[in-house]
Amino acid sequence: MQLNQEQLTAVRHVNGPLLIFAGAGSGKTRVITNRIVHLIQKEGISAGKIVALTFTNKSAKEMQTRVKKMITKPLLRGIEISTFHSLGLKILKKHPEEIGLKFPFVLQTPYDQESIINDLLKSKKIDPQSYPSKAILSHFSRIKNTGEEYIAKLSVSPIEIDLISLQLFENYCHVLKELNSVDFDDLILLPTNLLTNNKQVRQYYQTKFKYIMVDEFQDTNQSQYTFLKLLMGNNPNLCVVGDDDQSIYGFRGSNMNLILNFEKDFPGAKVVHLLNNYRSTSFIVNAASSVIKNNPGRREKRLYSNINHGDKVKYIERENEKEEAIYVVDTLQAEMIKGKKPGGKIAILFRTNYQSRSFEEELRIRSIPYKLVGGYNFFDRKEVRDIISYIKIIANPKDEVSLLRVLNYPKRGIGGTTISKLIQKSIECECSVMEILERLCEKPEFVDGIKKKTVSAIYEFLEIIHKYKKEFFKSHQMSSVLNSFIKEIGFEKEIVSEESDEKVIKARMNNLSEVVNMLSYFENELEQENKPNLFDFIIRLTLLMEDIDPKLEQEDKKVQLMTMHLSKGLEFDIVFLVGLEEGIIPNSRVLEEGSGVDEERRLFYVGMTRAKEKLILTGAKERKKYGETVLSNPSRFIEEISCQYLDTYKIENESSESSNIFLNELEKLKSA
DNA sequence: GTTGCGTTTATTTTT
DNA sequence: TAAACGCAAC
Repeated sequence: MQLNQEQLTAVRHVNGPLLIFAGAGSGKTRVITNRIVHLIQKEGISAGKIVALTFTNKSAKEMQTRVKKMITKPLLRGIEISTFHSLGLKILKKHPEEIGLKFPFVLQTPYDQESIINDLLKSKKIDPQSYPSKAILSHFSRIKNTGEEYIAKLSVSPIEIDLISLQLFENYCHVLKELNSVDFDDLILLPTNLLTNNKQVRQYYQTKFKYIMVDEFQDTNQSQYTFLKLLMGNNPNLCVVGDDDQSIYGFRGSNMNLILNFEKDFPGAKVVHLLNNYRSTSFIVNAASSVIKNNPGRREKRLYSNINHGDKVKYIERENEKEEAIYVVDTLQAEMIKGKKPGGKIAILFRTNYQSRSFEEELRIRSIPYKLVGGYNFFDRKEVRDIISYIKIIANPKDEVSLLRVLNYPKRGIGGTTISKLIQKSIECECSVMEILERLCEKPEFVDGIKKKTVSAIYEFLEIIHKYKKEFFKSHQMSSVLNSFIKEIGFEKEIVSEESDEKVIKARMNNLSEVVNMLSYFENELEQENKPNLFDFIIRLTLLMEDIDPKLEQEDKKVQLMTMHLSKGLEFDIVFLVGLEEGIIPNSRVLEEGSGVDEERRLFYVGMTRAKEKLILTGAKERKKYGETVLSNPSRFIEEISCQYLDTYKIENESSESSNIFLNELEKLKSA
């Protein structure tokens, strides 16, 4: 496929700021990758001067593979195609001392963050009921993502929880530093501070990167923007690609105004509009446009499609969520059998994760393979977090959170009373719990009131940690060391005692092997370049934990289930948008905020524009909530769809027609 | 220290 | 509805 006129203009633009408004399905990634190739091949710019930033590891990887297909490897030497966070990490790794870190520092997961907060709450005797750690954490995140502005706002209208957060914030930062660790937001914030305060480092990066590109620019938050500007310095070759209509991460601090005000911020910026949608039928594009045009303050764009109009968008209403699921699965099953659609080209998209359940059940009843993307991922499983905790302790004995997690898992008789004594002692002595354990083994009377039996349990625990620490550093095959560690520490016995179902035991043990596989994959990948080590593996794991399943590409037979948020950037032949009711989308909790509806409308728009051929919208008249049946009304967004592109099937006016067509079809196929 | 039972509470989206 | 939590008995 050739590039169109606008795409070519964007690709060929070399110097000076460039703003690309890229509507849904308009070939945005193609433009970026082609522009990279153009800069290198036609303009002779060295790849080492180019940096392309994305928000997810997945899209970074996608961009890398696409560029690699177009250009030979030597020409790509030194190019930086990564996420904001990975680039931040790279910078931190290069200059740890400048910001008060020692080299192998630790990246805290959200789980770790939460337990740090909980510990703080406990030590300050603050009731965790009225100040949930999650809420506090999201405030911390906002502080780090927006900088002083937030604190200034606070002093004007302080809410109670904000004050508590602010008090705890300093403590929290202190704990992170104690543990020689950083959190996710620090990966942007600390490099930004470094570049601001250190002229030498700043000049280094400003000379290194001359051509900067940012994908999904509408998702950028203030701190990322500051970071970008520091990387650029006076060099104006910044190219940003985005679509204000697809800005759906406001709750995470992303600021749509950054793209809307780009021209003001960079006077003389070249602006390109990509409006030709190559993905969806014209009915789908027009239906989506008729919804999004209701948003105030957006940049007016007329997206169009030259693809045949195809079927109208359907809206189907059912009695309850069970009936809704039956309809959806009936229909998609018919498409799979009759239309020979592979499951991977069909998606069910919902607003909130818990909505997946009714669909999963219905799919499972009929043994249709499906893939639930995101939600509860691999790293949320207990055994996986346990083994990772062990790896972390071995790498970093100061990692309190991980240590306490597994000190008595598998159970070895070190209970709550002992643990609180140990923590108490570590606070008294101002040293880590691990040190207390060490000293306790040398001198059992070091901590009073601990039984002999407990001490010997701790001794055995330490022995095994020491032994494997040595092995990991000595060995050239860490994965096999990890394997014997899993055997020796007694995971299997513990899991067997917890589960009665043979299959579940196997599955959980398999998850552990999966971590071993990851380590072995990691070792093989790195072997030629650097000697692999545990620290880098942990950082890799932590980054991976925050990403959706990287194996997604291989799941081409499975029906895809995910939230509308996660669907951004993807496309499917057939899309079901489900649970379209007031209160779900727009979400009732969001409605209380001022501009909440607009973001919900954009989310709905993102969902609609994922569909290439068929778009089916469904809703239920009542559904169970907390085990109680609640009535609901159709989402206001349904009405906003221009009726020339929409067919509505409400329960009253269709009783036999549409559902029976599919059912009959199914019966025929089954008997045949 | 562990187990088991009854009570409570949660569902917005995630790099 | 189902998981998570807290308390009391073993």
